[in-house]
Amino acid sequence: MTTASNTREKIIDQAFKLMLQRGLNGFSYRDISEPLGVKNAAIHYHFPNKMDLIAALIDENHQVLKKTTSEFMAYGGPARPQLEGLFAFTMNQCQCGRPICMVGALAIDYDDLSDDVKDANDRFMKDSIKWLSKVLETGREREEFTFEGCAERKSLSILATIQGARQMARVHGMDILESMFEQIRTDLGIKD
Amino acid sequence: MTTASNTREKIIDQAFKLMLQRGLNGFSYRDISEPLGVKNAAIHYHFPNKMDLIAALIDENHQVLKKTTSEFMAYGGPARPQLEGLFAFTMNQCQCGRPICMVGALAIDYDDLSDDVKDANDRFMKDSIKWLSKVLETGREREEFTFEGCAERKSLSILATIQGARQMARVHGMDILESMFEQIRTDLGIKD
DNA sequence: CTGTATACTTACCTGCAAGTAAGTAGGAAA
DNA sequence: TTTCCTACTTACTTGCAGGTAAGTATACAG
Repeated sequence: MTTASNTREKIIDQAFKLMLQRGLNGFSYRDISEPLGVKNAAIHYHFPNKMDLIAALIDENHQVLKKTTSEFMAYGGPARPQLEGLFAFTMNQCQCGRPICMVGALAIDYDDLSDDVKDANDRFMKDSIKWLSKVLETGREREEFTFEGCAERKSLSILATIQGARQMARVHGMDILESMFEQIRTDLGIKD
Repeated sequence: MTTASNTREKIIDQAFKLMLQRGLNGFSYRDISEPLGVKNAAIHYHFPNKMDLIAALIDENHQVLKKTTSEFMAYGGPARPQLEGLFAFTMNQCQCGRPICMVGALAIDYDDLSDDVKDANDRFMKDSIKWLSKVLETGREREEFTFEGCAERKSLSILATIQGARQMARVHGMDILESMFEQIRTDLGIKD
């Protein structure tokens, strides 16, 4: 079959959504297979066990963000649009039914994760921190942002804030997300 | 039996720990009953179903934090020790095998929650925000802290940061927690 | 037109999760 | 001393979870 029966991609899409809505232990194979009109065994065919699936989801997540951040990067020099790109990406994810982020979803089930998955997650976080650190550093040099201390630490704290905010938004509504972005801007000395 | 067979409290203790390690869907009745040397049905006796248990856990969490914050309050005027109390409390929780916070644990399983549990969680968050807002406002008036914008928004962002940081700490080790506290201090203009 | 690889389905298995109903041990009250 | 209440245990039930083995439809290669 060279026919593009994109079942694999559909499974990843559906599982990705479920993962970011309910976490690793919050969904089952049935929750994936039923809406897709396939059988559970079809999932096992593509991903022998659940950890294989999760590993694929982390890769997917990594690639999506990489693609998106490379779009921010295309803006060129200014740091501000890149930061705004991160906010927009976050907001967009939440609006697309992905209220929590991958790192947050995995943190809770951390003990269950295979080493492969842990490593993939770790790489993803390191990549994110690296990217944001650079944005912040650039922004400070260009005098777009003002903040005290080390850029890496600051970037970690911003990522932590966004991660926490996404979870809080679930309880308090999405409005607080924009409010948190505004606070991050304020803390970076951005006035507009 | 007036004898203090504190099974109920033991169940809450164990479930509380499990909840903050693995989340709502990450532990079973067996994980509670086995280490306690009782049967699953003993849990059902005290908490007819899982939501009743969870509701009790939120109450427990609320009371623990209330007790702890009232101890901070006893410091009297200065805001700084109260903020430090929050940091110490967080650090202590993590060191006692409770890596993630209740709000974070529930956010992932939010769709599963009963209305009662959602309400309890909501009250808890509102209480926390109220307390921290007051601390921040006091601190700003006393010129212990400097920050721009509304105290409530700032308090929300600090709570979000701590929540996110606890989850990240799971991946990157507990050291980043102290580092995040330091960043929060820096962002509040605290130098020492 | 035969063989082989891909992408599944059918039909199963094991195990555990939550939950229930009925029984029981041991005070406390009458 | 019986009776009742509390705090359980024993012995189930139902249902779904993840996972497997064997069969099948289709395409393409030679």
